Formats: sequence, structure tokens, C-alpha cells
Amino acid sequence: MLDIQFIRDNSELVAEKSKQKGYDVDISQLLELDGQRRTRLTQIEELRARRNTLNDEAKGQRPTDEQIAAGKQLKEELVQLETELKGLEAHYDELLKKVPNMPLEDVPVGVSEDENVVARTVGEKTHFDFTPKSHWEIAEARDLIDKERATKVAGPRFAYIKGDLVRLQFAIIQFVLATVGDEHIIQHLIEENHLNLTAKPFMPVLPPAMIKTDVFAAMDRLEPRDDRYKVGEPEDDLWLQGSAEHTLGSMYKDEILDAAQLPVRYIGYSSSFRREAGTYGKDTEGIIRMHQFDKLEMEVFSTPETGLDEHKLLCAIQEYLVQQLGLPYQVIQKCTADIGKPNARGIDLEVWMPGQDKYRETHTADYMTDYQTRRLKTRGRKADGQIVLLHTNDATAFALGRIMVAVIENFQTADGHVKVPEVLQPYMGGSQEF
RNA sequence: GGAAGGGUGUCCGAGUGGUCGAUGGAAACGGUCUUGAAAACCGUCGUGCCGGCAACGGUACCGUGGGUUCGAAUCCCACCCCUUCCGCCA
Repeated sequence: MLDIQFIRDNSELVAEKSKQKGYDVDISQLLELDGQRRTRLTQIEELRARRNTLNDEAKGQRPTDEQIAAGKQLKEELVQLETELKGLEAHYDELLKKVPNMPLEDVPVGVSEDENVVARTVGEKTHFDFTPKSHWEIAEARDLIDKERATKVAGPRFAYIKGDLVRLQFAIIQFVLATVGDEHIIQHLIEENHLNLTAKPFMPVLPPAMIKTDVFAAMDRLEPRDDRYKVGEPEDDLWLQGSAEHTLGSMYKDEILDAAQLPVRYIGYSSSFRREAGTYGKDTEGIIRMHQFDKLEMEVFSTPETGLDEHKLLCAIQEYLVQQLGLPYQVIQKCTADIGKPNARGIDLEVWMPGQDKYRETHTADYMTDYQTRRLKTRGRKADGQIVLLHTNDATAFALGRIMVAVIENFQTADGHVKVPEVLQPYMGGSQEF
């Protein structure tokens, strides 16, 4: 949610930037409602002040009939005005929540993801002396993925991941925890990118996989609901999270953190769940697009001053991780239409997938400024006692399914095996190939 | 799931209808004292919203939502959460 004061002061800018992001919000109507609401509020507070005065006068003694009559009169007027205010505020809240976060200046303006900008390409597309297969062909032949039985048991877009592919997944997890938990690596990336940050390592977290409706909404990740799984109806008001970001970013709801604790850097590991509504027939082969996938997600809470640098650090970590695996990729600067409602800036990494002959999205880094924390009431107390809304950042470390697809396709051998990236070998008992 | 107890500010904790935004203690911050520190003493010390350039004024908030009342932290109802015991369970 945006600050209403900011919208009052910058109504034209807000209207324009909302439009750039593809959100049709009536700012003038919002401001009109805001005005009506404030008028009512002032009237109500005047009546309440009179009520309080009356109460002070009647204190400690039996109130006179006149006082009681005046009180009753005030009560009636208040009830009416308060009812009106409630109606106004409901409408006002609805409109206010519709206003998206403002994109930063360097976010390209575009009406669809086609207008995302390739910022740069890193590494050469993998070259083979043979025709590379898709991960699906390799995994099926080697019994590393069983989708058929998963479909029988759970439906389409589920899979049994098996054998060495499971070992690979756990190796990647270990590698990521070791990397982002190493303050020397963090320090190196901070210096390399000239960021003004501390080298605090990321703490691993296993978050809940489910989230309450109101918290999900406050994160502004509940929509589109079509893509979410509601669970436990009607007894439980719960959804399966679509990313550990949802349960990590909301964990300090209604809390004030000491500035000394900041930044809070987490690396969360969780299964994520997406209904993938409207993607029928898309990516049906293999495990590129699944209803359930495991993901390592970074989440950072910081002061407003360091929010953007934290975002850049997360982007640097993403690239570092992909480089360490030896995968070719490109960096995508997402345009206004594609960054998402709560985002001020969004960067994707797309890794080269030889089996599909294209770059595919494997990473996203989102910078939300204080858009989420305003509704969550996640704040920080600075050394001088000042209270500020914190800034949130989230970024994929690795989406395990997709990154294993990339590893299989980029490191495949002519005989249908997979070479293990060097950095992962220690975590796979020294195996160089499977 | 059953029984009992409980949710008050950064923390602990008092408060059962008006004198309570809330006693007291701790922590924190500023100061006095001290060679320095500790102790002691003095002072400061919640958040949101509305108005105001500001100083400040008003208002709301005692788990959440309703209700009773001229007036609610306090009484009533519903719900949520926590603790303990029992049951069940990885």
C-alpha cells in the first residue's frame, strides 16, 4: 500500500505510474473519498471531544439529567456519523489498496513482458558435439523423474523426483547455504558492486508452507487467487504459499525492530505451490512448470536508506550463484508492466536451456520499498528513536526444479549422463557425473 | 478435542465502571556524583490518525470484533492466541 500523503502530494505522478504498470486506478476518486472521509473524521472527533468534556464534568458524581440527555444526544449523532465514516473508509481502503507501488526511475516503461530489456548476457551458450536432448528425455531414460505416476496420484504438473536428481537437489541446497552464509563472499560482492552495506550472512529458515488470508493480502501476493491453493475450507482460513517470500516477508508483521538488528537477511527453503491457472498446454514436458516445486528464497528487511543496495546485493548474489554452477545466462530488466504490483523494481535471470534452445526464467529479484511493510506494520526504530517503515527485498537463490533442468541440459553428455558442476561435487560425495 | 488459567506499553507487572494513555519496576537515553566505572540520585522515555509551517492541539488504541452505559482496560457476548493438565499424534 502507498502512503496516502504521498498520493495527495503527487496525484498526477501516481496516476501516470499506475497506468504504466497497467493498473487502472481512479486517483481523483480516491482523493475525493479521502477528502470526504477526513471531513467526517473531523466532525466525529469534535463530537468525541465534547463527549470527553462532558465525562470529565460528570466524573465522580451522579450525572445530572441534563448531562445524561446531552450524552445521549451526542451518542446518537456519533453513531450516525460513524456509520457514514465506516462506509466511506471501506470504499477508500479498497481504492487505496488498488494503487500499485511506484516503479523506480530506471525501470523501463512497457505494456507487456515483451518490452523487458536484456541488460546483458553472461557466458557463451553451451556448445555440444552432438544434438543436445531436453532434460525430460534424459531424466525419463534414466528414471530420474516420474511424472506419469505422479499424475496418477496427484494429477498433472506433479512429479516424483528420484535418485541422483534428489542428491543433486540436496547438494545445491548445501551449496547455497554455504555460499550465502559466508560473510567473505557477501563482503566480496558488496565491494565489487560498490554497495554501502554490512557483510552480515544470511540465516537459513524453514518457514510455514501455509499462510492466512489477511497476511497473504497484506503482502499483496494473494492475487491472482486463481494461481493460489486454498486449503482446509471451510474450517481453516489458509492458503498454500507460492513462495517462501510470502511467509518470510510477513514474519515481522506488527513488529518494530531495533535498527541494530538490521539488515535481517534470511535464506528460506520451502516447497512452493502454484495452480498455474491459464497455462494449459504450456511447458507440459518435463519439470519446468509444476504445481509444486522447492525453492531457496532470500528475503531482506532493511532501513529505507539501504533498501536499493540490498536489492543490488541480492542481484549480485544471484549472478554469483549461477556463475558458480557454470551456467550461461542473461539479466533481464523487467518493464513496468511485468514487475508486479508491490514492486518498485524487478530483475530476472534467464538461464540458457540447450534442450529447449532458449533462455528460461530461473530467478527473480523484487524490491518492494515500504509498500508491503506499510500494511504489515513492519517498522524499525533508529538509534535516535525515530520509527520508520522498513524496506523489503526478496530474490530467488535457486528454484530447484528449474535449476536442475538447466544443470541437466547444460551438463549433459553424449551418452545421456550429467556432469556434476564442480562446486557441487563435494556435496555429492565427490561424484563427477551421474 | 476436553478441563483450568491467562493475553495491558520495549520487557516485567498493577489496575473490576468516571480521578487511567494507564501506578510501580526493569531496560534504554540524557544528566549529577566519581580519576574511571558501578551504585545512588534527577530527568526523558508508546504508536497511529486528523488539524497546524511549527510549537502544539484533538482523537483513537489495554488480544480481535460486537454489545450494555451519559461514561468501558474494567460489565456482557462471540472469536483468536498463549500456558498447564488430560487425550490423540510425527
